[in-house]
This record gives sequence, C-alpha cells and structure tokens, in this order.
Amino acid sequence: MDHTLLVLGLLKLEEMHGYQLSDLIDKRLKYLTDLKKPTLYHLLGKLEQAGAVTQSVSRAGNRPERRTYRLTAVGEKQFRALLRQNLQDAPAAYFNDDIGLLFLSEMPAAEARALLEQKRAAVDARLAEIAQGVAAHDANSPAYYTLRHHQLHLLTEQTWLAELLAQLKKRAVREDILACLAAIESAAAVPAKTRRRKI
Amino acid sequence: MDHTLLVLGLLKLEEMHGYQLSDLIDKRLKYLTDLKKPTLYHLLGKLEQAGAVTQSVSRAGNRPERRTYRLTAVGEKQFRALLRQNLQDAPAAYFNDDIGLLFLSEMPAAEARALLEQKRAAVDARLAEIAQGVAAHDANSPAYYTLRHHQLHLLTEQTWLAELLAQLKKRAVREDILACLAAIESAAAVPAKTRRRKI
DNA sequence: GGGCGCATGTAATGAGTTACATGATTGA
DNA sequence: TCAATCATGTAACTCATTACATGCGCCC
Repeated sequence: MDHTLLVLGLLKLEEMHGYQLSDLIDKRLKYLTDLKKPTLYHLLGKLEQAGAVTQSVSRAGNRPERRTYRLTAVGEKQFRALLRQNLQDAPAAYFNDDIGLLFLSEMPAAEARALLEQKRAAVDARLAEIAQGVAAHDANSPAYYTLRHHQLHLLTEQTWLAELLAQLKKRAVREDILACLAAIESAAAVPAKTRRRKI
Repeated sequence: MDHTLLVLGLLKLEEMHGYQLSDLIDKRLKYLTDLKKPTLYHLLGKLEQAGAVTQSVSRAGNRPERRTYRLTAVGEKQFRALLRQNLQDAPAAYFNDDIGLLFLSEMPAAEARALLEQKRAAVDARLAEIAQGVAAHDANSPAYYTLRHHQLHLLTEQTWLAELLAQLKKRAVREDILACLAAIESAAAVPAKTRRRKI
C-alpha cells in the first residue's frame, strides 16, 4: 500500500504522466523505494479503474502520447487515509541478514569472516555516498529526513557488523588453534613410537 | 530466497515435518521472519520437486500423517550457495516510514505529531520487550545476534523519531503563532475603526 | 547511422497472503 | 462438551518482477 500512498501523494502535489512519475522516483526519490516502471504503470491502471485518478491523453509533436493523471476526490480521501496509517503504524521489520547468521556454525569461521567483511565494505561504501547527501540538504526538508534515516540505519548496521566480526575473530583464532592441535596430534599418531604423552 | 535458505538450513540441522518447522519459526524464530504456514508448505513442495529435499510419510496413532523432510546432496549444495550469498550481500533497504514523511506538509502539524507519537509509543513498547530477550541470551548465540540487531535498529528508530518530533514541534509552534496572528488580524478587521496599525 | 532518451505497455512468472477445508486428540 | 493443538493442505487473490515489444526524436 505504500507505493499507492507515494503515487497518490505525488499526483496530489502535481499532475503527471507515468514516465514523469517513474523518472522522479528513480532519480530524486531513489532512497525511498525502487518502484519499477511496469509496476508503476500497472498501479496507475488500477488506480484509474478504482476512480482514484483520471487520465487525460495528450501528444507533443510526433512523440508517443502522454497519459497525464490527476487525483480525484476519491483519490484524495484514500490518500489521507493511507497517510494517517503510514504515520502512525510501526510495522515489524525483519532483517534477512540474521538468517545467514543462524547457520554460521555450518561454515568455517575464516570463510564466514571473509564474506562478512565484504558485506561491511558494501555498507561502508553506501554510507560514504549518503553522508554527502546529508550534508547537502537542508535540515528541515523531507529529503533530509529520508537520507538521515538511512544514514542512522547504516551506522547501526556498521556497529552491529563490527561487534559480530570481533566475536567471530575470537572464535576463528580458537578454531585455528584447535585445527593446529589436531594436526599435530594426528601427525604424531603415525610414528607411534615418537608420540609424546601428556604430562 | 531467504526463506529457502532458512528452511534448507533448519532441515540440515535436523529433519522435520512441516508443522514442526512452522512451529519452530513462529515461536522461537519470531524475530527473524514471519513465514506463514501455507507459504511454508508451498515452499516445501517446491523444494521437493527441485530435488533439494526428500519426503518420508509416517503416522503416529490416528493422527494426521507426518511428511518428514530431509535434505539431499542437491539441497546441501543450494544451502551453501545461498548462505554465502546471504553473508556477503548488503542489499539496499527501504523504509516505508519515509514515504509518509514526504507528505507531512499536506497535513496539519498537530495531527501529524499526534500520529507520530503513536508510532513512537509502538517502538518504545517493542524495544522494552526486546531488551528482556537480549538480557536473557548468551552473547555468543545466534539468537543473541538477532535480538541485538533488532534492538540496535529500534534504538535508531527512536533517535530518528525524536529528532523528527523535535523539528515538528517547532514548526507546530510557529504555525500556532501564525494562526493566532491571523485570527487577531481578522477579528480586528471586523471593527475596522479600532484596528491598530503597525508602527 | 547508431545509441540514448522519451513514452507506453503486455505476458509470464514468482512470492506471499487470506480465507477456507478437514479431521483427529487432548485438556479444562 | 468445547476449545485448543496437531497436521495437512487448496483456491483465489495481490503485488511485484523480468523479459519482451514498439517506435519516434535528438545528438554525436
């Protein structure tokens, strides 16, 4: 329903055709969602059927025709309801990263660490990119709050990964030692005569 | 694909029937995901078709039959691939809360604040619940990391909401003042003779 | 003349949800 | 005896994705 809220809201601010909306979302609202073109066109079709928007076709030169959408009274009502809901709800969020963690024991700690380091690098890179955006925006604009929100969550992700890697490092060291001891033990087992006993 | 990883991983640890898996996920992994029963049964069917798991039917007493699933070599391979991917990727996350924010100007600030306070209350409540869980778990278990992850993100959400509400409060105050001034202005406009002029 | 941007979609597929259906056992 | 728990699913639907299809205009 959040895509519906977004589209209705944007059309409330200004009537637009599909491509225009899609372009706006792709370029200027890319931290908000990644609504794909076919999904958007499909959504617009459904909103029109539901009477939330009306269409007016126009054509500039010999270009493909533009279907410009405008919010109706019905659409406006739906928009307000969705907005209220969006502002008051705090739906449960799930983190897919946690699923992999569950099975950390099914993989050598060294490999797990290498993979998680890649994840960390990706988070770092995104954070650097967003920090620029945050600095460039006015502290009261909606764009600022979106970016700030992302920044805070990525910082959290960084912290969490750091904690996790620190723990894993300890475990990896222990595993290395165990592997080393086992190797010595079995090597010693072959020439049985020279095998040292525990004291 | 993350649900697939979860199911394959759990079946790798121990063979189980559908209801058992569903119960485990609902009760002990509820912070990880909220996989519904029909979705799970559907997924198990597809995994069996793909040869990732095999089924063995059994019956205890006159109870409905149990279809116990066990991971195959194919499934094991798929599991490892998915696990590696899950550990290394850091997919972009989107926050639906930001969408509503975009349209804050389309609503009186006082109403927006009231709605956002409800959101904050919901976040606070969830946080209190999770804090208990975090305290109850060993700092090295997978369960701990899931809970800790949630806790960190909820704390972030709290911070962000607080920043936002602080800003909105300022704006609301300003709006109140403007409304007040406008009221005075129009009241003054009726008995035109007594209207004070700016100095 | 070739590729990018403008502008619209359809078709096939997949992932997940809700509501519905069935029927036995166990405990209050 | 009534509700909850055990155990399985189907059917209909929604939402979204990917891949495909079309064709003009503009700039290098």
